[in-house]
Amino acid sequence: MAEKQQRTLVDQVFKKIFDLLVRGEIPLGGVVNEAALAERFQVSRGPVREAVKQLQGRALVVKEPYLKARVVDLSVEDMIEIFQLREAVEGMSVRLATQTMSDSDLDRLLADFSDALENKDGPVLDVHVRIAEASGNSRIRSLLCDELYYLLRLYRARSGDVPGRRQNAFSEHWQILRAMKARDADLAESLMRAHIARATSALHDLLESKDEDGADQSEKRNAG
Amino acid sequence: MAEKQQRTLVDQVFKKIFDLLVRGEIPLGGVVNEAALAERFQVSRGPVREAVKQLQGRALVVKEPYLKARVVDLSVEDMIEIFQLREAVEGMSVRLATQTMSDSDLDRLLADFSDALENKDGPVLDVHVRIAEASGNSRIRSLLCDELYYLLRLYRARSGDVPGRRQNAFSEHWQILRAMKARDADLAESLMRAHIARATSALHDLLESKDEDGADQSEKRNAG
DNA sequence: TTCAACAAAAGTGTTGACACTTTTTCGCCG
DNA sequence: CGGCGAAAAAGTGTCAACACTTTTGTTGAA
Repeated sequence: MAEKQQRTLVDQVFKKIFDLLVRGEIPLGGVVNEAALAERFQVSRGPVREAVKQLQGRALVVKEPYLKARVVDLSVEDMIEIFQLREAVEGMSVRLATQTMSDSDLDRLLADFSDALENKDGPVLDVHVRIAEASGNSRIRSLLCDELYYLLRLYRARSGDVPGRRQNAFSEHWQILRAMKARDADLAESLMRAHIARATSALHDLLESKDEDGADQSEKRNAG
Repeated sequence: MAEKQQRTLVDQVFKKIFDLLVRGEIPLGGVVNEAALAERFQVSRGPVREAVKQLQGRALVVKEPYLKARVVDLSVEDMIEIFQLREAVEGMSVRLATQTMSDSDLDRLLADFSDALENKDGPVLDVHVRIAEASGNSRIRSLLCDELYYLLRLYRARSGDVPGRRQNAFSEHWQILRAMKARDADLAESLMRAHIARATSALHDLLESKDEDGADQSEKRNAG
């Protein structure tokens, strides 16, 4: 993804639809109507179809033949699955980065992190992205930054951050970076895994507290 | 994937093209020609286009706008990246399976494995698939069994198995299953990771031995 | 002979029309 | 009044034609 040249309609439409999802104009679980989107973007249905197919490939849209496509409705259970996967992959990501990053790159990362501490509106996930990019493994980077990151954004757009995580994140990130600086790959990996596992626990708690109130206010609108 | 109902042409075409790749009729790096495939399968180009787009989504086909689509040409470096990812994810997979599998399911897995030892033409990867399915995490299962598995098959179809691995695989699998039976998730995970890391090392060796012979016999044919 | 510009061919991107499936609507019968 | 079934509507799947881009091949001049 990233900075693809987008010379083709499909790519433009893909991005436009994705923005619609992130901005919540098509809500989670909402219907994705090809004809309506084609009309809206002033293109034919072909490119829209292919763009939706791509979104489907990224698991952002769910569909069966001849049935309306729907935006994925991420449950807390889904998020737990995603966080379990992230725990494993981000652990490997930081392990590889610790082993292969140059000293200068590492110093720059530490410096940038310190800078980010000043202007507090933190790009929390940026540390994870930087590490994934530094891992040198393009598939791990793509999985974390392209696939899972989008799902996280979609979930956060609706459900907000996992409660009470923002505060701890900084110190946990700092510990991870220190382990990297010490070239202790084992420690870096286990700190990262613990860091993500804590968020997973918070999700589990959320799940239990939600089991109690039986209220089920599901709200689905149309895309037209 | 698995047993999707395939009521639509796109799904049928997808499967047919994929078979072409696995059977090597379109070689790695070979050109994927929409019109030729449409002619071959007696359908129009639309479904072929979408099927190719899906293959692109699975990273089996690489393409840029207006340029011919090509089957991905997996280098040893690519395989190393994939195995690093697998190490992390299969580790988590076996950890989760160890924690959540019922005793009876675990016993059945052990029994099936013993049976497979008899008829020697081993489905080596089947143990991994069974564990992934038992992990209870659908995203991990899908990543391992749908995405990465296809890439492995494609690589093996051309390059054969990683040398000298077949023999050790059985005993390593057996150790993993024993750890699962003992409900030792930590041990199961580290055994699995070591199991896959060994294959990664073999790939690294392959890489070094290949650096010496500068012969570059690349062979690309057309799909028509 | 070599290189550049141009023309032809091949291949991908896009479109609008038509076919098929699913859903909704509406009238009929019980 | 309520449920059943047919007809209409809405939406997705497929197709063939056309537009655009890239590649290939040819010609002509330096």
